[in-house]
Amino acid sequence: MTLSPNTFTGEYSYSLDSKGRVNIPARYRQALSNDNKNTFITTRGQDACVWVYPMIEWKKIETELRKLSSVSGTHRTFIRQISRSASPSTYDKQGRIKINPSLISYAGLEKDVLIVGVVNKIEIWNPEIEAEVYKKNMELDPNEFNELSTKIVI
Amino acid sequence: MTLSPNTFTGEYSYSLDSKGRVNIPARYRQALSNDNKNTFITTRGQDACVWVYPMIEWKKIETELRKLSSVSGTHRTFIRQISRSASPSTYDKQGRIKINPSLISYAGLEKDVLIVGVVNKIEIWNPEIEAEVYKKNMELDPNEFNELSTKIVI
DNA sequence: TAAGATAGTGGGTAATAGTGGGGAATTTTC
DNA sequence: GAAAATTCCCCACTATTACCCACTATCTTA
Repeated sequence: MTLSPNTFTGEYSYSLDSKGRVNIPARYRQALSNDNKNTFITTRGQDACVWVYPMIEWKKIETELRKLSSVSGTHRTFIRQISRSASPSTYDKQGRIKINPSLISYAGLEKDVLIVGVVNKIEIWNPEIEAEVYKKNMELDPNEFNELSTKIVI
Repeated sequence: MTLSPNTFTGEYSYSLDSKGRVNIPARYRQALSNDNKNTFITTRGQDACVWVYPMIEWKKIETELRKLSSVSGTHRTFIRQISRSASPSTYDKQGRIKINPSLISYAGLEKDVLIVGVVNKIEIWNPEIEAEVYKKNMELDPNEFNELSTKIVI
């Protein structure tokens, strides 16, 4: 059962093969709306991971990019960083997309990868790095977390 | 007899089978409104238990998460932690949903489980753990309940 | 209280999903 | 223009999942 279109939740342990391919979980592919034409955009995450956007979600970001003059310098840098390394990838009959060598090294990916659905996009992690990042973040902002929880989780 | 739709009360002792399935009590299934399409979302509880939301209740959370910006590191971590453990499950002809292995280990579930209706969602507990948590909470916060009485009348 | 209906539990099987690798087509390089 | 390298598409194997059927216990009703 799929929830809203182009929305991804849950996590999976998959593998990156010798040709630089990873499977996109079947559930995520089923959640894709048709206008995505089976295509994702891979790019650098803000954390040490690969971000994978459905094509039409990415297009929204491009639209944001065009409005750049009105937003802050931080936002410009943010969007530029993820935009410059973005490249499209259509999945094959087995449901796999190709990850660029440069993204693989940026995210430190090895054979075992962790795939995490973060609502509007998908993240691909080296599981060890993710665990470290998680630990560090929890130490930094425990209060902000609690605050967000009380507002959002029902 | 059902009260309000998507509202769950009462507790049940059920079992988790070797395939990771638990039955959702018939009364709870009957309380589900049709737009849930027989689907629940399982996720990590704030306590050591599994939270089970009717699909439409979860969508409210999802909508809130979409409003958070990926520019903020804390927000990213928050979204990731909520989203990663959430996965939809439509119940089968026998009324059972599937619980992920990671959730089973998080909540320490074994064969006998305690199912508790907590108004807008359902909790699945290892009965022993629930008893401990209950005991500890009563010892720690005897006044907490008094405070609540100023907020809610029963 | 007996009989039918409903609810919960267990397990088998067909279908689907994930992984690895071969070979044709295309692009790049010398 | 030919050889090398890369990319893309397809096939095959294996593991997992989801669906279905059957049995037992409990509840309901006559």
